[in-house]
Amino acid sequence: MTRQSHSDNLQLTLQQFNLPDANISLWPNWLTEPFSYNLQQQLVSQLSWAQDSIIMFGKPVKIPRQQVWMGDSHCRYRYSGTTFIPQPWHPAVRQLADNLSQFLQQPFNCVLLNLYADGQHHMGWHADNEPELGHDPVIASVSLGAARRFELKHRTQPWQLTLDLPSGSLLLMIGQCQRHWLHRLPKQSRINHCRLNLTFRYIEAVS
DNA sequence: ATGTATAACTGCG
DNA sequence: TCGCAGTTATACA
Repeated sequence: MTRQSHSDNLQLTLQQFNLPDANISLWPNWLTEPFSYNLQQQLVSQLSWAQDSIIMFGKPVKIPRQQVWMGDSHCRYRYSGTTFIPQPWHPAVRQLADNLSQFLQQPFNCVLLNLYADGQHHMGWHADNEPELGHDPVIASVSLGAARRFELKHRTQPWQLTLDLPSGSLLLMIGQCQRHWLHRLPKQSRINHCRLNLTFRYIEAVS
């Protein structure tokens, strides 16, 4: 088993944040540290990481992180004018997706993997609101490696929430989170090792 | 058609 | 070190 359970004599704790228009859950120790470390090493070395460019205010800009888009073959993913075709499942990632689906009773058939080499790598304010994800998508985010700060802010109200995402943690965003809130992974200059994040999603196959 | 938002950067305080 | 303003042309509602 990859997940911690009572038999491991370690608590599987859950923190819940019932925000207006959003529901956030955090399991800080969803994976054991040895498992997280091994998985990170494996994925960093075995996947074809790319630092893609997006069109931002009319100009191509390299994103400040490396990415892999992975999942079932119908899961095309579009943002900023580019369509990404999924890479086939890596066995360890598929296993993780299956475990998550069972744990959360929720299907996942694709995942965006982001690799942040150090604290200079980051992601700006955004929502996971691509049309292919549906109206109120369930986003499950697994973190491996360096603990990073994660911030949420409401789109129209002065409400904000800051979380710490340690290695092996699972973050779940459900409800109207993507419609009414933005989130980001800010720069943290003092962090000098890498974090790998996997955000699992579900994209319906259309006829 | 027309309006709106933009997963990024830099330069300034 | 951090937050804010400006950027700019494309996409899509």
